Amino acid sequence: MGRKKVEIKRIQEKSCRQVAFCKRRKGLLKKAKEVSILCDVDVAAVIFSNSGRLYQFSSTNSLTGTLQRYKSHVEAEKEICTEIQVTEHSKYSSFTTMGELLQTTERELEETNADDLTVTDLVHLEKDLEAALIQTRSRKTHLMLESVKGLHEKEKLLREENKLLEDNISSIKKNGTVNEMSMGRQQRVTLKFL
Amino acid sequence: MGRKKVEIKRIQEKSCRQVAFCKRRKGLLKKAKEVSILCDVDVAAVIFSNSGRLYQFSSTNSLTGTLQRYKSHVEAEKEICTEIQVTEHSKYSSFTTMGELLQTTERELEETNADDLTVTDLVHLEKDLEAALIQTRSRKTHLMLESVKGLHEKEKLLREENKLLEDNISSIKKNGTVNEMSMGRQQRVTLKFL
DNA sequence: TCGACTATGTATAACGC
DNA sequence: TGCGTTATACATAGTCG
Repeated sequence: MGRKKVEIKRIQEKSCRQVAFCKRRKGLLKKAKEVSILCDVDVAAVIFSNSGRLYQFSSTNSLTGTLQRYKSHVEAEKEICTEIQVTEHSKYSSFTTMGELLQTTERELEETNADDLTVTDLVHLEKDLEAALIQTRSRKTHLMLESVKGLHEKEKLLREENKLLEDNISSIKKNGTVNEMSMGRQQRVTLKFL
Repeated sequence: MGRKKVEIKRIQEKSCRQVAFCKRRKGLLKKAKEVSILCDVDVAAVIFSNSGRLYQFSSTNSLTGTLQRYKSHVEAEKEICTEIQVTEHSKYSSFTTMGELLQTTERELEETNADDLTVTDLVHLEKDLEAALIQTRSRKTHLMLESVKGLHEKEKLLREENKLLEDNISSIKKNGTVNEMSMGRQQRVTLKFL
């Protein structure tokens, strides 16, 4: 549907792929919405960009009736959301602990027969998981912010050192001699963060 | 896309609706597949006909486990429930932007007492908010990681430049002259990232 | 990188069996 | 009811700014 017929295979050029993704994603979600309205059916679509962003459409227009179906439907969807979140985060190699945490949780949930869990049990479990999640997330953000802060500091010092070295060279060019005082200062800066 | 422009609203004529569903369903799943291949992203789409049948597409790229699980869950559900449900449209199902969603949410939570929002409304609202939260969080992590990556790159270049400046000074000290070639190199590095 | 444009390929509404 | 055909609306690939 464009100037040229396109073969359906991965677009090699990254920028083209990105543009196509933007357009087609929009188109897909629009179509999903149209079908759901025109034909009065239940449609859900989720798309993950490989930069980790989530796009979705969902028409939940035919729930109700039996409470059971309603519940299981919502739970299924919730499950997806949770797992998606986990998968996204565990993509990044430096946060393997989070993946491990979730693996353990998943195992535990699988070992338990769903029927044996009462609502009360599940409420407790949910609370525990939420607490663990919040803690993990908080720690992650903290570490990342620390990292960024440290890197900014490093950058500042390196620029400072650079400036001094350049001044040094300038003065050498002008005077024809090495300015020892300036060198001394520059070396103190270097030692400070290495 | 046919002989006539169609307004996007429920098709009244049942047979027309059925035909449209058949065609558009096929089209939607095809498009979903195309996006996933062309743009190399993860896509999942599920459609329930209102006669209880399930149609779906899923590209199991890095979400294999999740989608597999989703599939089986939904299929199990399908077996149990073949009943058709009464239509009940969610106020919250089609927000185009998160801002819109949040504004509406705030307004409604402020001006209503709990009695005006049904459980169904709240479940939908919860779902939409969760999706927005996940997206925001994912974006945050992505941006932070990008930032860290950029800073590491900067650091590397600054160190490189520094090294060259130091070499330059060393050679000046040794030879008593400015090494022009070395200066040239150093300046190229500087330009590269400023 | 981003949006707007436009030529062109696709999807599909209506129709006919 | 479902499939094939056709005319038309729509989506979008390539392009320009």
